[in-house]
Amino acid sequence: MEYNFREIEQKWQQKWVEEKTYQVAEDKSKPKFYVLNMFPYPSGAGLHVGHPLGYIASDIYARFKRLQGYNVLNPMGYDAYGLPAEQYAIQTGQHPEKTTFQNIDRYREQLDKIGFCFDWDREVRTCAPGYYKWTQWAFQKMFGSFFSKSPLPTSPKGEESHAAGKARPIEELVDFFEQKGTEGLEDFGVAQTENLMFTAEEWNSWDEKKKSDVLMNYRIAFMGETMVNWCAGLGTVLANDEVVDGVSVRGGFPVEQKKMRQWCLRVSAYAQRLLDGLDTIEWSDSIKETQKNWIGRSEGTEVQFKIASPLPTSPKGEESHAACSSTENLTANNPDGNHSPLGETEGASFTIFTTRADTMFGVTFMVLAPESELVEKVTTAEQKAAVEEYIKYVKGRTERERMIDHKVTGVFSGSYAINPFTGEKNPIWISEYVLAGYGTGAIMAVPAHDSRDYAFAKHFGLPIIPLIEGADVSEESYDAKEGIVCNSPRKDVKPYIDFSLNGLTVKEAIAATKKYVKEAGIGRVKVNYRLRDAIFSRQRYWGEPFPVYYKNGIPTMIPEECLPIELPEVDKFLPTETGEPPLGNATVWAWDEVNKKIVENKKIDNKTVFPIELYTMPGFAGSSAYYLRYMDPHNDQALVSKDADEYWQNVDLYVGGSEHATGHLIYSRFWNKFLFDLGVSCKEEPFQKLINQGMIQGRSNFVYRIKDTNTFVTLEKKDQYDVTPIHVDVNIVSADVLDVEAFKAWRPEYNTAEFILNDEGKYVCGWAVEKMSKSMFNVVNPDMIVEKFGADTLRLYEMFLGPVEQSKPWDTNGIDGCHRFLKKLWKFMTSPLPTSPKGEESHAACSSTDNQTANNPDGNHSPLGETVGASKEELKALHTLIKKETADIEAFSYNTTIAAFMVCLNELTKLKSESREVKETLAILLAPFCPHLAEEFWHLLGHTTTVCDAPWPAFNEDYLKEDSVKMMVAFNGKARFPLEFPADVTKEDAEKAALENPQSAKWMEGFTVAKVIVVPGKMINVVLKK
RNA sequence: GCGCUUGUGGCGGAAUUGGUAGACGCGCCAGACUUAGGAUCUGGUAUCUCCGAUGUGCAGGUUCGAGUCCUGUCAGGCGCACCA
Repeated sequence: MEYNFREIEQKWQQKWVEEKTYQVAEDKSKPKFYVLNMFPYPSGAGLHVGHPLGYIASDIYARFKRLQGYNVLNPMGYDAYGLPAEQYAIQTGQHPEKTTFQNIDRYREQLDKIGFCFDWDREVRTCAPGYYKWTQWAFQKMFGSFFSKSPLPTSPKGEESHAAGKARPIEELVDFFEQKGTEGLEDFGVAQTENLMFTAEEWNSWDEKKKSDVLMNYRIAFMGETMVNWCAGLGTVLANDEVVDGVSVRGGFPVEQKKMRQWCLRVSAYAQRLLDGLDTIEWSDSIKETQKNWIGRSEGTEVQFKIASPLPTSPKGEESHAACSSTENLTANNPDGNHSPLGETEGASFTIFTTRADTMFGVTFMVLAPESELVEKVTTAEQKAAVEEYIKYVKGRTERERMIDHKVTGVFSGSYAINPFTGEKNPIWISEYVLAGYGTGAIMAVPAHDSRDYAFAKHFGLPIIPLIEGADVSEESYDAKEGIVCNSPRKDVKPYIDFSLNGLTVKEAIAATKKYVKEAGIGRVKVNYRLRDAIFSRQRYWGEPFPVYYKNGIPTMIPEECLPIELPEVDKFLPTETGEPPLGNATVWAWDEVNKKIVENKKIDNKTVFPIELYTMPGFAGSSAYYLRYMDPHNDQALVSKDADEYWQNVDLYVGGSEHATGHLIYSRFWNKFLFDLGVSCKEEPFQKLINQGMIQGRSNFVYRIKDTNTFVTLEKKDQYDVTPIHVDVNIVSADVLDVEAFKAWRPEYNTAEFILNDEGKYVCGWAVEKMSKSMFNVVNPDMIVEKFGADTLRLYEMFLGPVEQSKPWDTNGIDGCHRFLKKLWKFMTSPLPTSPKGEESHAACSSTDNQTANNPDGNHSPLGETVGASKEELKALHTLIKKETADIEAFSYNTTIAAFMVCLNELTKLKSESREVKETLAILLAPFCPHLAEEFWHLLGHTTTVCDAPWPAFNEDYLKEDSVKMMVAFNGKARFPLEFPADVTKEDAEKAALENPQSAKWMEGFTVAKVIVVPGKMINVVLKK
């Protein structure tokens, strides 16, 4: 009987569908386990061998957990909205839904061939109205919420407040404004875009529009005017993680900074909780570090500096310098001082953020970001032209240019700021090296201890004052945060204030300065985060529409009971002629407030019928809470029912690529924390354990064309010519040798090309390991492997390749080894062959063999030889595997599990094992890796139920116990020869035996024994001395 | 520049708390069976000056003993990158 994988796999895949083997329901009698894969974007290229790697790894774990008695949820779905389908639609006119569904069908077909235990009844598609209803719903909830560290006086009493703050209904904030305006609001740590100030009277006097605008400053989902990444090539804005090296990740179009009105999510409000949560989850250090980096918490100090020069509106520029001296009466301790030179009393100072408060005495200049609103205020008349020219230069530089060359540029504003610690007037410069979006958009420059300030000071000839004992700043700045502070204040200068940091360590000096700044009322301790609010709107068609209409300019939520608001039909997917997003092409896209339905645009009267939002949501919207939806995918009353959420809790094991570290994995954590605050999700972190599967790289092949000719040279000779490498399809190269005719057929433009072959008459290709992608022509399709070797071999091989988390090149060389193993296993499990002519009858034999014993090797063997009890050796081999596999699957060390399986099989084959116990156990142990074959074995052993529900074999230590142990005898740590001992040998006996052994004499000659170290069961090390 | 991570045969990779380095597989070599072999089976396979010595990127250290721990250093991969 041959191992006919095609027949077996087809049979079981069909059976699993028929018997709904993988359907799962809440079952309170069993512990739950939730396994999740990052759902795929169904691209037109289909799956390649890299995709299933993570799916197989999680499938094995899911099956293993099920065998251990868990109720396992292992769902799958599609991240179906996205740019490629839309770009394709623009080019071909095909509706993106059509191509998306085609791609989904293709994916499904490919996935089905690999034998995953997905519960397809729970499939979700982000583009399905029943799904995105809840995306829209969550957005509306965010719109209706604000975030504060502690409850407002207007919040309901007795609520449990999260240490780092939580989302609360916006109505609480409105009540607060009605009573107090913004007075005292800062005490509650309300997350906001800008620090607005208004009174209750002002608030109450404002109209709806104004109130709406003000509330946008606080809402978690809000409309904001922000600098966005505008991608003209795609006609849309992009999130930071969708832009790499100044170009779009999708399509590679240039991206520029532009100020636009966009929907945003106040992710920054959750910065601290996103950071804190990392300590509670089992993710790799590298992903946690990446997220910490992205969140970018930095604890520092905000310090106010007063501006010491007249405003540019002062009549004569010439006088501005003279004015400097007249401001010396403004001291740090005199906030009520006469501000007259500055015209207005407000705005006469500005705030900077620093983490190096200890360096206050080394400030020699100040720098503002070019985009800072302060620039206008501090620019003097005489510097106006220079500043304007500089701003123009900065605006002309793209994000990319700024990223690539960090050249030192800047311009003097003409104004000075008074250092509150030294009283010195520090010139205020404007430079692109200071970012508007971080801190306050203004810094104090300490060139001695900051390399960027140092470069700037050197370039513009500004003074550099070292503040740390022994720091040599003649060549470069001393950035380290360690050492003893000096020059603070300088000994030769009369102190300006009664404050000194000299002699303190940097750490102490920072603390002392913070204390002083607070007490003197010139600043405060501040924590800044790099994490920015997420831009949440896109000017595209193929995304979730916003459930928002514009009531006389006020963004208004469509009532919750009317959701979902379905994506309208359009006749083209491009922006309209007036530059509106594609939804501007829709003719039925207006909200009838009275009848609560979507109506034709022409009915818009701005009385009861209003225009609907034309933006759509970004890709991460639909992927942020999908894991909750899988728990209860058909519920149309709630995102997830309380029951389902409480049963499934959160994902126990999440498997996916590390490329989502700063995108999806931040957004979904944020989204889930918000839903947690709402009480929708009972767990604050969505993904308890995260495994990042490595990338399977492809082996790209190249041919070498001599430049400006139509001649190709083989690899060996390529260095003799000036050649251009050209990628070659992986399918027309075998063992590095190109099929020249196939190449010509593949690339007709080279039909007449000449190929210079090597001495053996072959064309040898060059190769490199690269990411698997269509454009490299190195994509290996899993279907081909399944066709040739079967899904079980593919599964086994992908796991045998190496640790799951490690990237590795795809190489088909080893696949034979895995296939061979399964064939050997087949032979072992199905031998001895049936004595009865018909295979069908063999099953009956199972029950009729009870009378046969282990001591009856001559017994009548039924197909799977279940007549014989297992011998001691067999049980030892088997239980070694049970132990190893159980521990290794838990540790995701699948490659070593497979190795152990191979060892066990070799052992059992040698022992000619025919025991039913052994074979049944092997079938179960095989089930996570090769489910088809395991089912077949299970079935051949006479079982009628699925192997998925078999009990995981219990490991019995007794079978591993040996009567004797082998111990290595070593001299000075060098192993020399092994000795056998009874298992219970004492240290003394072992030592004695080792020293007395004749072999030892050779090694001990000329030495005396200094001591002997006996490691029980392992080794006897004799330490020798001359 | 900062952070994370990885360096072991011809190749992919194994090595609980430090305790026989190279499991398992590929490849290669030899043999068996064959009309045949890209089938199957058996044996071998780190290196060298081969009764011995040397070997886990490199240089030190701790230890009776180091792939494993410590210090420094080099190289590759990934992430962040003017974040004050």
